[in-house]
Order: sequence, then C-alpha cells, then structure tokens
Amino acid sequence: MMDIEEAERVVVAKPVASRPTCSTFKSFSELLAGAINASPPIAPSHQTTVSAIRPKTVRFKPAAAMNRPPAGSVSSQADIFGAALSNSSDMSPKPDTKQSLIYKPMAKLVSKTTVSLLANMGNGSTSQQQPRQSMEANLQHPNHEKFGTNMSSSLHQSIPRHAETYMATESCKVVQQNLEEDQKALTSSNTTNGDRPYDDGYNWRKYGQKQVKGSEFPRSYYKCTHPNCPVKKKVERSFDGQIAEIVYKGEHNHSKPQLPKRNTGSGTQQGSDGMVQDIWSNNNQSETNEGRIENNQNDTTGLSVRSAYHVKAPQPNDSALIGGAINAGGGSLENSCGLSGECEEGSKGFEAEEDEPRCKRR
DNA sequence: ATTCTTTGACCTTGC
DNA sequence: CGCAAGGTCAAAGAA
Repeated sequence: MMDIEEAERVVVAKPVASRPTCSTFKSFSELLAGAINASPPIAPSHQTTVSAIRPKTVRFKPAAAMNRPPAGSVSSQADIFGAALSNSSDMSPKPDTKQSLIYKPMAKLVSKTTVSLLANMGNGSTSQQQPRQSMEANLQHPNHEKFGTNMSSSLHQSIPRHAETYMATESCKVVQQNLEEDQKALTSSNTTNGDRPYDDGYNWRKYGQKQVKGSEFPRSYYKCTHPNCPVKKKVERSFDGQIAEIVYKGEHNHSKPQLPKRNTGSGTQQGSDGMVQDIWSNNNQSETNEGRIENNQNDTTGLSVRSAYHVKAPQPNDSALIGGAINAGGGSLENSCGLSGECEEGSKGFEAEEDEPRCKRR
C-alpha cells in the first residue's frame, strides 16, 4: 500500500474493508428482489481476503477449453482486492505494472440441481423457492442455454470438489461482490444496451476491436475518456451481448463522473451511476478504481452473479507472482486462492452460487 | 457540427 | 530472428 506509484499504483483493493457483508448483500438482493430473489445471503463472516494475483490474462474459454484453465487464470474477486492490497506492497517493485482486473461474467446458468441445492441449503426461506423457479425460467432463456449450459456442465465437471471447500469462504466473498456488481449491473443494466460496455461509472471510449484467437468473441478496447486517465479496459462480448470478459488495466486517477457523462443523450449508461456509484464511492472513494465491473448481463436473466476478477500483473513472471507474490504480498494471503488453480476453477464456476449456501451454513 | 463507433493497418510483445 | 497474436492508431462513417 505504501508504495503507491503515482500513475500506476497497484490496484488498490477498494471495497474490501467497507464492503457490505453478506448480510448487506442480502439487503441488496432484497432490493432487487425480482431478479435476484434467489441470491441467498452469504455468510457474514468472511475474512478479509487477500488474493492471488494473476499476472496474465487468462482466457476463460467458454465451452471447449473449460477443462483446464490455465493456472491462476481465474481468481475470486476477493482475490483481486486482496491482490490489490498485497500488490501494493509486493508488486510495487514494478512501477510500470499496470494492474488489470479481469472480470468474467459468464453467462450464468443455474441448473435446477443447483437451484434446488440452494433451496435446500439456503436458509432458505421457503419463500425463496418460488422466486428461484422463476429464475430458472429466466435462465432457460435461449441465450443462456447456449452459452450457459455448456459452461455449467463443464464447469461442474471440472471443478474439483475439494476446491469448493477451499473456496467456500472465498466464494462467499466472491459471491458478495458478484452480487453487488450484479446489482449494479442490474441497476444500470438497461443502460447498457448492447453496444456499451458495462458502465462502471466512468466514461469510456472505444478505440479498437479485435477478434482474439482464443475466444470466439471479439474483444473491444476501451479507454477512459477522462483527460489524464490511463485506464483501459478490454471487453469481450458474447453473441448475446453478454460480457464474457472484462479486463481493466490501470487505475483511474480521477473519481467517477457523477453526472451523466458527456452529453450523449442516448442515455448512456450512466444513469445508474448515481446509486451504484455511491455504494462504490464509499468504498472506492476518490480512488475509483477499477475494481468494479458491472455485469449486466442481460436483463433477461438478471442474474449473472458469477464473475471472476483477476488482477493482472503486468509482469510476465506469472509463476513468481503466483507462487511467491501472492503469498508474499500479503504475507498472509489468505488468499486465497492461493491455490491458484483451484481458485480459478472455483471462480469460474458456479462455485459461487453453490458456495453461497455453504457460507450460510458456516 | 460534434462526438463516438467502426475497422483496417501498423506497432509491440512474446514465443 | 522471424512469426504470430495482441494492442493501438487513426481515417472514415454514422448518429
């Protein structure tokens, strides 16, 4: 934390401390009731996590390559934040490092089993079940089916059970964040109509698009329009317009624009800023940061809770970062995911969802 | 007229 | 050193 490099400081984990606890989430979910009814509250007790930072962006392959994600590709959001924290200390060595967060909201599909699971596990107020069913219905949405089914199935398979256990706590965190984000997303969702990247409250200008080899989706490149802000982000969208991955690079050196950005009358996304931002702003405060990503995935599902954040270290030495850095950084690192691999899987997967209940249990 | 998106070309980076 | 892929630039077009 200390070494904050001016321009490129390590990603600061923002919200961690002040982050609303699961319980808080619950409230959120309540607010969102309709869409997110199912989202179960998460165990309140989660420790601050520190997490592993993944230097490289790893792609989350939707269907085919799901089996073995590259190590460390996905980490929980918590990780990110943690990473950020730890980063500050450890990663500092590399001044130019640009931090990047990767957000991969996958199309989320919740299988019935999962739902039922949640229902059972969840403290569940029985009342929730109905909503869930509705959710299922939503989930059934064609778009998701396409993308989600594959994902889900593969994910479940690929994810080791033990990993889940490890991740349980983390997952809670993750879930929380995801939920938050989702919520934000939800709030802002309408704004993001296909074209726009999810708004995180900042103004972005698209400066490029490319078809990346590993993924079937085109990757769009955005820059923060703020004058001196170096932040960039890469967004991959699925056919549906859902975001497959978001990678933030750098850190905003300014606060979010509170008002509707630019004049774009189109109502750009920002409408939501107000509310959502406040939430974040508290946490983020002036910092701003990238940490947040919103996923709005579609309104259709309204649920995409799952997302993975990565902190991408600019450095190529992943191994070092992963192994050492991670731990080293925080020292404690609880991180998570220390188990890089597992984390990845977990994050990708539905772990979050499944874990939620677990969290409650605990 | 202004701003933003699109898109092909060019540059950079990693293997 | 060469190649491939990723990332950025900038002109052109659209809103």
